[in-house]
Amino acid sequence: MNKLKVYIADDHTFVRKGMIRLLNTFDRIGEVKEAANGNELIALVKKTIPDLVVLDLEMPEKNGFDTSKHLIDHYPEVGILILTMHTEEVFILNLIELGVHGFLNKSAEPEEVERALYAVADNDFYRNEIVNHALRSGVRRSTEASSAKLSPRELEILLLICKELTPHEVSTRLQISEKTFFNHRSNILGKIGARGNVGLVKYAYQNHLLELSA
Amino acid sequence: MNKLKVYIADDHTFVRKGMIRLLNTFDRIGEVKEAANGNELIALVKKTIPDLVVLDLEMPEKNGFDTSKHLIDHYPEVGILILTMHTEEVFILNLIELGVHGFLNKSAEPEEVERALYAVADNDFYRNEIVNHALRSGVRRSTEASSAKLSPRELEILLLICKELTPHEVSTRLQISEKTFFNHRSNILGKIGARGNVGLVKYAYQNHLLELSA
DNA sequence: AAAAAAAATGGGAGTTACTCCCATGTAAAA
DNA sequence: TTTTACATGGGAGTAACTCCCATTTTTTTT
Repeated sequence: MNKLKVYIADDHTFVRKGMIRLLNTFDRIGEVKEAANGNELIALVKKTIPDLVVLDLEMPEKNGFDTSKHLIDHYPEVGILILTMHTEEVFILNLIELGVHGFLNKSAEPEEVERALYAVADNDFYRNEIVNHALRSGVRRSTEASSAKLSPRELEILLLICKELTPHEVSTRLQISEKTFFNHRSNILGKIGARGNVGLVKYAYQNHLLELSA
Repeated sequence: MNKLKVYIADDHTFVRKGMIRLLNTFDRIGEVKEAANGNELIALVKKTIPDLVVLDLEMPEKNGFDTSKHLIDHYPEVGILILTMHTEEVFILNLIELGVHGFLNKSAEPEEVERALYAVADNDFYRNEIVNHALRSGVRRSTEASSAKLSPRELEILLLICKELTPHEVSTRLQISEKTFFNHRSNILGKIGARGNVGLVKYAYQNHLLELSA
């Protein structure tokens, strides 16, 4: 019987150490390694491929999303469990599409952590309330009038707005008329259900299009 | 030699458990109790007054700020250490003024945690980089031309803007003319160095006047 | 291949959201 | 007591929008 090799990446020492201590109490968990960010974790994986990785989303250097993408591209056999703080719906949907194997809230009980680890190792996917909630809201999105899936152009414009560019600056940079800019902006506002730039920036933050550190 | 009684409040199980595990390795730390939010912690304190408490800022029910206020009012002899995620300058300055005894980042090393606990127990205050940084930014605020210390009215208006209220709605609610609203808004923009609502919302997020979950 | 839907573009006309500069009373510092 | 910050407001002009409409291209569905 070979035990599971698990790597964890989280920049917060307490979370990391707490998780390691917990993992060591589980029967089927063997070697545990730790990393403070995505790059460190990828370096560990490069040396020896683990059975599972546990990833925080917000990390310096390389965040959980980019790390997941890299792992799925290069090491598809590794099970990925995402550690979340809040339930960032849209981000979670993106991660599910990307192919991660499960989600755990940082306030999860030890039993759930164990269940999640074994589910990913044995069945390839751990479905819990976080996933259900995200999927439910995803259904809502695609049936309701105000769908939140932005087109590439809209995303581009959203990001430029978030950089504090004026309408004139954006339209000049993109070589389109201000009219077109405003049309795009209105469409974005409609899709995300906001009234103006305030709601737009909040959407960007909540969907991790913008980071707190930037 | 009586050991230190420490209570910890944090809604994230991993952080809490990790901290408890760490505290148990320290020589001078005796009994450790835990709570998932401020109210639970206050209930514990009511029963037996501890030497130190370690508080997370973001918690359900009662957050770290309100909990600190309550403890300082009712149990001034208790040492308060705040556990922070990012370095929320404005919030930290408020907490220092309130009278908390120290700050620890969640990614702090075990050695620093031990140092901080003993410093608060022995000298009543633990001064580290987090505090220095907050104080420095506070000095900058009061000497530089573009001061970022908002007046109460300005803060009120900033928050209403962040709730996606229109200028008309804000001025109606506050019973002031739209002119006055715009004057306040301009002053805010000047102080925080922003061009419009985009920068304003970003400022609110970065200074934790707004939370990602909201 | 044909039809439909979504994406990207732009205009006319009107309203709202601002900016810049100025001014006043009041309260708190120096 | 003279500053300095705070909260309030006006006049006049500009930039930032909204609403409704229309065209072309690309992508998806049938």
